[in-house]
Amino acid sequence: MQAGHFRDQATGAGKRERTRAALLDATVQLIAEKGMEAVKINDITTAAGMANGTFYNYFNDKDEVLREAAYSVASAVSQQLDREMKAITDAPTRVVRATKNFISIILQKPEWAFILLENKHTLPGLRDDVAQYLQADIELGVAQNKFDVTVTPFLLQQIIALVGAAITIQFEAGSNETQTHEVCENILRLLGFSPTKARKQVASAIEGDAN
Amino acid sequence: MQAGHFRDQATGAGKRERTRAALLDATVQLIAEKGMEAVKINDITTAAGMANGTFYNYFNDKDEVLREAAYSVASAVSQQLDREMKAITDAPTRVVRATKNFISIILQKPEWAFILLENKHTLPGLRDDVAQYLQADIELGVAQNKFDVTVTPFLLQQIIALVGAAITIQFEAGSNETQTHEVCENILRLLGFSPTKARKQVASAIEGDAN
Amino acid sequence: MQAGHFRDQATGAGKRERTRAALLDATVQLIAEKGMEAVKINDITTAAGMANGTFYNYFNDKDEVLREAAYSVASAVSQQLDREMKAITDAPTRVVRATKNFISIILQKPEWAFILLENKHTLPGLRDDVAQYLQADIELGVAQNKFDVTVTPFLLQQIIALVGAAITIQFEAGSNETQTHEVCENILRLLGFSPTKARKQVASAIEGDAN
Amino acid sequence: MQAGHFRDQATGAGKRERTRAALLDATVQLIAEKGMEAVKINDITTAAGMANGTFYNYFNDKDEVLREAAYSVASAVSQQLDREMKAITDAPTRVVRATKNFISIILQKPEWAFILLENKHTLPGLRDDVAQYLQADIELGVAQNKFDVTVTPFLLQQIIALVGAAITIQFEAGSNETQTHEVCENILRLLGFSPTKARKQVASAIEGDAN
DNA sequence: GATGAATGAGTATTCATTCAT
DNA sequence: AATGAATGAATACTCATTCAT
Repeated sequence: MQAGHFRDQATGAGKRERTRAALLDATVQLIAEKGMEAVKINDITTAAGMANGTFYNYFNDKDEVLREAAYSVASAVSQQLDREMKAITDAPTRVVRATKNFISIILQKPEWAFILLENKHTLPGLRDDVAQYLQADIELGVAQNKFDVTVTPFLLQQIIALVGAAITIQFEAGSNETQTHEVCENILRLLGFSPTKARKQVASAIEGDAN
Repeated sequence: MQAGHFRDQATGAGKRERTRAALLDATVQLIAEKGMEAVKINDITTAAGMANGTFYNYFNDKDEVLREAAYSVASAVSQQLDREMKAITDAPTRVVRATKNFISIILQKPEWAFILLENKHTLPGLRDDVAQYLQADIELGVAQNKFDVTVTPFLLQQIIALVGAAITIQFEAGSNETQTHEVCENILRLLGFSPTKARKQVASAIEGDAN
Repeated sequence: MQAGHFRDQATGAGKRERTRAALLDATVQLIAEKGMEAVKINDITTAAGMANGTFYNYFNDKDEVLREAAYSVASAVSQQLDREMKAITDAPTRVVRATKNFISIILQKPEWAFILLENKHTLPGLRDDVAQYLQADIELGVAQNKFDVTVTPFLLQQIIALVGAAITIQFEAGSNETQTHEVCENILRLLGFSPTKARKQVASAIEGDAN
Repeated sequence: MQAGHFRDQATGAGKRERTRAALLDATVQLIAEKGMEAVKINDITTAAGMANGTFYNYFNDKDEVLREAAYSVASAVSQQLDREMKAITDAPTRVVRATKNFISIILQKPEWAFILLENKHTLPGLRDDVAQYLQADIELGVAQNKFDVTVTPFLLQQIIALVGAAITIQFEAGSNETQTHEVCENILRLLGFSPTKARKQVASAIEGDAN
């Protein structure tokens, strides 16, 4: 029986919740190690230290764990991001900080990165959550006269694609602060900033960040 | 026995070539319908109108067809794109036209779209081909003093991500000329164009296009 | 569900052991009927009265059962032989008795005979076990000044070949006590006995045997 | 198209014979390389330089080639042995020389060794041929008052087993003249010779041999 | 006779899921 | 609730054999 994010969350909860959390942790871990389609029920239960039959007392089928694992990760990321963004009001700063924090959160938990990347297409919930979040910030920036764009779902997806590509590359080639700054600049360019202004904005936005 | 791109190419060739082409066509079709990992050898041979064993007279194993199917599609797209880009010398125009043509070629053959999207990560050849192509055009633009960027692999992947996202969306929601124009503008913004100049450049580049 | 040597051994053991034993019994039986290479997993499970997939809860692959079946038989024979040879100290008597008992054990379980004969070349363990056993007895005889030979691996294999041929013939044409006596005499001749002494020695050695 | 024993034999014969011989040669070669059960029709025709369908113009099925290949080898060995034994009249000398020559012929064509050893059990013809040959020599020796045995099929098989074991060992561990002498001595011991006489007899029999 | 494309029955192996204990 | 043995449908791959050209 190993430690794990969800299991830690469930400490103190009933036994049922703890067992369930252990299965989810095992699932997340295995997805990170071998990819979604290579995860077997037996691997999950073995990793969680129980008999294979036990699995079906907690999930109806394999799809269900996979979906819940992905959802849990997404919502954990989302909560952490919320916490770190509360006090910021300037839209460009919000966009830059959110991007930087998002990338950093994900790269610190490689097993989360994998799930999120694998599910970009599959998991509509995640994509939409992120999009809503982003949409609010961009609309704010438009209202503040900082961004020269029309806010469309298409635009949001374009920006998400930039972030996704950056994560993929850093996930494969290792974390890289310069690249993180570049995505931020690129996003600002997409939003209408000139190269020079984008660079300055990124610099100042990051200056004020503890991370 | 159905028609199909590769089978058409092989008309007149020997029987061996024709059968092989039929298997490839069936494979491409099935990938488009159900995704790579859901393709079964039996499906392929059934779709191609032959016995299951015949498959193995032409391919060593499942991986081999999948790889060849992806490769064939990529190279068909690449050839068509080359043909259409020959005479253009202005870098921004090249970038816009290539983007537009690429999207249009792929959306005309939805079964190709799927393969290309599924293999973005898997098929290193394709991604690198596209990247090289793009790199040449961007370096040209830098030399022509049109783009304000440093050319890095990271930048290329960012641009490819924009195009990939656009294709994905149009593949799901239907072809959309406005969105195609927007990707082009976004790419130019990334390359240092102001919103206004980007819009004008796209308009003029596309004006001269027959498609 | 049939009786069988290993299943009998496993009576009273856990269910897991009993199922495993049933699979081994079925395997041994099938090898005897059709030879090693003709044994199919489906035959084994059907003969053992279970579903095909059950096999893989107990063995990793076909090779593993075949190897274990052969090994189990060899070790069963070996144990039985040990039990029957304990008290004998005179080397020529040991050689004669061991030969006779070995042949008799094997011919009483025809399914064992087949496995042992088929694996003479494949199963190095068995051949070496028998050889070591034999070597000890022959060296004893040399020390007792009863045998006129130099003990070499080659000599041991020659003697084993005599026993193997005798078993093969009796396996095909039926058990035959005269032939068993003849092999024993032949072995003694190989070890330097004259025809007359060999005959007497065999007669006296066998006289004292209960079997 | 390669050279090969049977193909050489068939030089000058009709085309049909030559093609057939080429297939047999290929078969023998492949058996030697990978064992009987691993030989595939496609391998045979490829090795013989023809299309797979051609095979069935010459043989009814796979078993037929395998059988004929084994038979051809056996009869080639037999012919060569006959040639070398003609002039010898003393029975013990015949036995020793035949054994030595047999072993030497087989070890010189490793591909033949393999076939002969693999078919010891399967190919009744071969075993019986050798047995008849041997029987004649031993009966001669009994008539010459040189051997102290009763001639039975069982005895013949015992002797053949000794030779077979010697070939197997030398095939695996390399040709070894001492071991060849030892088999000969062992055979003479079986036939009633004392250790000393056996040794002398072998020495004198081999002295007169060109090989 | 020669060819080689096509065939399809046969087999090992995997794994989600069920269910009696 | 937990267990873990049993299940069997699903699937890739092999290869002797056939037969139209």
